[in-house]
Amino acid sequence: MPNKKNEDLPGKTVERLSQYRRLLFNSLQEGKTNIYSHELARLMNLTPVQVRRDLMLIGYSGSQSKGYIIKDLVNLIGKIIDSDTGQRIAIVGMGNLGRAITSYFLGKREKLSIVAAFDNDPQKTDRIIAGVPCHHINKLKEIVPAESISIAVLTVAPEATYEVAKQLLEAGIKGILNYTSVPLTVPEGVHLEEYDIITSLEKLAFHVK
Amino acid sequence: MPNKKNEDLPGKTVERLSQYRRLLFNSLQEGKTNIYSHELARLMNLTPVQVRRDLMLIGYSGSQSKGYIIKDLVNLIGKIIDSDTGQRIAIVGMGNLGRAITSYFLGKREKLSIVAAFDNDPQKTDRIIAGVPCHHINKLKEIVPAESISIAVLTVAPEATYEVAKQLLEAGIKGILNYTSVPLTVPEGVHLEEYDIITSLEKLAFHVK
DNA sequence: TTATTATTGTGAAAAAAATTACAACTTACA
DNA sequence: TGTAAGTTGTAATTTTTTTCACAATAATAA
Ligand SMILES: NC(=O)c1ccc[n+]([C@@H]2O[C@H](COP(=O)([O-])OP(=O)(O)OC[C@H]3O[C@@H](n4cnc5c(N)ncnc54)[C@H](O)[C@@H]3O)[C@@H](O)[C@H]2O)c1
Ligand SMILES: NC(=O)c1ccc[n+]([C@@H]2O[C@H](COP(=O)([O-])OP(=O)(O)OC[C@H]3O[C@@H](n4cnc5c(N)ncnc54)[C@H](O)[C@@H]3O)[C@@H](O)[C@H]2O)c1
Repeated sequence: MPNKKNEDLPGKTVERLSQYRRLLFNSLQEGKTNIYSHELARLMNLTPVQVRRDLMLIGYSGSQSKGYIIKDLVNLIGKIIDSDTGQRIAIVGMGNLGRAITSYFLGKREKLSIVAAFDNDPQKTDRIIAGVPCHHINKLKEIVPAESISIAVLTVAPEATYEVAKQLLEAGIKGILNYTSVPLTVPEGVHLEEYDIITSLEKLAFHVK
Repeated sequence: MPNKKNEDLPGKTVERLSQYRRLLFNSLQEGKTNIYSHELARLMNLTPVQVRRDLMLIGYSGSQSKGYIIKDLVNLIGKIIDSDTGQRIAIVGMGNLGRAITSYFLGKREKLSIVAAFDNDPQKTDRIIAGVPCHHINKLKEIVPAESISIAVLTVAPEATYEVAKQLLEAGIKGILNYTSVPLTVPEGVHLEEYDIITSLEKLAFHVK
């Protein structure tokens, strides 16, 4: 098997693969079938060499005349970053942000699906919101394993973060994407990703200054 | 003047400074006055050396006995990443995401303020939403210079992205934080930051797999 | 046929970022 | 007093990421 080990792909490359695929989808829909490294680079705001290097790392080869075949490349990226069986996601905290994320994400990825939401507000529970069934938070430990949910997006009120994260870990969650701006630590084997718009804005403001 | 040149701070350090400050605020509110590098490191999920290294780069010194004085450190970080005069921000596209961001951000930072929003839906314009006046998009070119807005957060519908970005650039914007997942390119001198939750989720999914 | 141009793939170098190793200091207390 | 424990600051090293430089190949046109 001539495939590269995917585990040792540089972290940055993994991030970019996701973005390549998004842009390649667009190009496909515009009717393009092939793309050159410099075209993809321009869309991504990076250099053609970096594109070629990333594709080299995943073992994909293009041709000097036609560049890369978009469909093949999309498929290969899928093989690498998607799991075969697909992964199931829960939104925890169905407020403004939770709803915005859910309706944005809906149906965008074949192998990733938001299958449940949780909240503690009775107004929001036991009904379908933004296309996803919203359960009471006290059913979390039951539903997460039952629905084979491996990833949680955390968008609860800040003061609930710690308690809810604890429950998620006890329920056997494998990855948490934390938007609450309350710092978390997770045990070995669980993956954590955090994002705060204020960090992005302050970084931007620093450079604009 | 013994101050370090701020321009040559590593990009990653700038990002972390913003996060340090957020966590230090929390600690202050809990009544702490001093903090050790290993405590801050734990909150940030990184190593104590890296914390010390970052603080070294901004020229801050602690003491072996008490660690760092939180108040002083917060002030120094402010001196470095905030602009003296403050910077003014517009939200462009007051939908789910625009509102979520606006209400989250409100009043969180002294030197960064969201002073205007824009939309093209008459239901949303000429009134105050989430504490911010929302104008019709066709007033953008007039209001951006009049209000000295230097940074825009782009949360319009995807199909409007390109046109709206063009108007922002013509209005003299200096930084764009783009959430639309439609790729943008900006001229020299304008700063661009992009974020897509799907990239975060796919990265997480890859590691969880 | 033979230059010319445009492209990919990749080794090697450079740059950026993180980690290691440890000197220097401070406090506590035996 | 002396020593053990705990801390900061930083030089040196290692690791990761990006960029440079160029060989190899294909298409095109003189
Ligand atoms: N990282 C970012 O860039 C960013 C941006 C906006 C908001 N936020 C944060 O995201 C979170 C959500 O923001 P929002 O604007 O949607 O707020 P929101 O108040 O609209 O939503 C919070 C939701 O959490 C629910 N909740 C509260 N306690 C709960 C509990 N114990 N168990 C289950 N659900 C519970 C509430 O019922 C509500 O539906 C907040 O913590 C906010 O600070 C982060
Ligand atoms: N990056 C991410 O993680 C992420 C997450 C969620 C949504 N999104 C994207 O962010 C954007 C907003 O998402 P949303 O859920 O708030 O959608 P939404 O439909 O609720 O909001 C879009 C807003 O843009 C306004 N708009 C449309 N055309 C406009 C124009 N020409 N000028 C001014 N305003 C205009 C609409 O009136 C609406 O208020 C979308 O592009 C969506 O794809 C990105």
